[in-house]
Amino acid sequence: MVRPEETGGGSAPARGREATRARILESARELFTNEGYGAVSSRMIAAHAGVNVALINRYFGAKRGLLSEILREDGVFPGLIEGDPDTLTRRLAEHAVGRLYGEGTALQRALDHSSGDPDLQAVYEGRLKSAMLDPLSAYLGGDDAPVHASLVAAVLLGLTRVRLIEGATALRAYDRARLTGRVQALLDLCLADLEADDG
Amino acid sequence: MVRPEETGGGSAPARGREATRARILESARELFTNEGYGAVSSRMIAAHAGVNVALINRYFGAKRGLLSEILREDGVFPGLIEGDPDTLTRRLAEHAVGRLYGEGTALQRALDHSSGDPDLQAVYEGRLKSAMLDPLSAYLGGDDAPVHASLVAAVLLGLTRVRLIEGATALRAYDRARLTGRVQALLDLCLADLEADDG
DNA sequence: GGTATATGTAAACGCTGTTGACCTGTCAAA
DNA sequence: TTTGACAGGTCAACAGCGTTTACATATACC
Repeated sequence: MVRPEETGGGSAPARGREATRARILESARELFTNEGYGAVSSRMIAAHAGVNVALINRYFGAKRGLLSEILREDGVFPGLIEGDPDTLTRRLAEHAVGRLYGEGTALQRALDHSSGDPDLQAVYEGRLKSAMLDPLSAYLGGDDAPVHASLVAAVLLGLTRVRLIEGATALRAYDRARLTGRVQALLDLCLADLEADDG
Repeated sequence: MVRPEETGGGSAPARGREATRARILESARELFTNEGYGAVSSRMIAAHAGVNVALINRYFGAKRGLLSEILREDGVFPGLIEGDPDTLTRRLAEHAVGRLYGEGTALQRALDHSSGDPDLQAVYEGRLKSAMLDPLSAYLGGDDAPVHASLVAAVLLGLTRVRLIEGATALRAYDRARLTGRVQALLDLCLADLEADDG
């Protein structure tokens, strides 16, 4: 099976499943990165890729499928969980605070900015558990690990949410190092075993 | 100026600016409560109110205006901030945990469930600061009050977010009283002055 | 060569929020 | 009483969305 996409060196866009799929995916990634998710329509992606609109649904099921595929390839969450357990909360705190300052990949920033979209929420919903809660829970271990992981996720997601909603001006006006310290303290408390008061 | 809306006792829906406005608003509130925001279209609201679609935009500017008006009337956040300062975090924690268990008004629950919608986010964006961050900040007092308020907001919003995204099954499987205690501890830490390590 | 099968295209579907042109009933002034 | 103004309401359309269906075409195999 010789695919034609490697035979033609002409100016016409390559045909063939893989080439077309890749072209759509690349266009979507670029547009999502520059414009956000909700601001980019299926037709815009198709036009940018030089491809018919229907092919998006043919190859990715729906616009949402494009997003899902991109996040699958790039990974929703960077590999913060692996590493020295003693500095886990430090790493998470630094990452979360960094996000407040607009750090992270361009795609991450773009998606943070349009994270209100129901599609995005649905895709995250499918990935957060498998990409964050479960690994974190397994990493922590113990009976209360799922609770600890959920609380950590709550703090991290909440910081993103505050940034989304009010720009986190108050937090960014604070000293960054101290803010990081405070967040880390919160995360440590999320992970603490509080059996003392219950016995 | 005798308005006709109080003269007719017949079966025809009352006309007149105020009556129509109220009917649209009431229909929107009911539908939003039962179906969520995104699932309800302008035409559905108009049909339910027995009114032409165009009147929604005439009286409320846009669909978003309806939501904004409803939230303005009902108040986005209940009066949790007022009261004994010593039990503030307790009240907030109980409220937040209660939300995890599906408590709160029907409208609150419905809007929580469709909080991904960009319209909803925009309206919240306009209200969160004035209805939560600013009062809380003023209530707390002190130089770091804005930071404390933002952190509190982050924890509260994060819990909502976790519930949205994974149903908060892990948190609800935990003992409710202990969960409330943990959340309160987090909130207390948000409000704590951590000047010790800095001098 | 003939034919099945992938690949791409064009046009529509049903829906959305929103708007502009048009009626219509009521009220005030002439 | 006639006229005009105007608020209130209706209708049909607009432009856009994501998605789908029917069709054309190019490729690969027998």
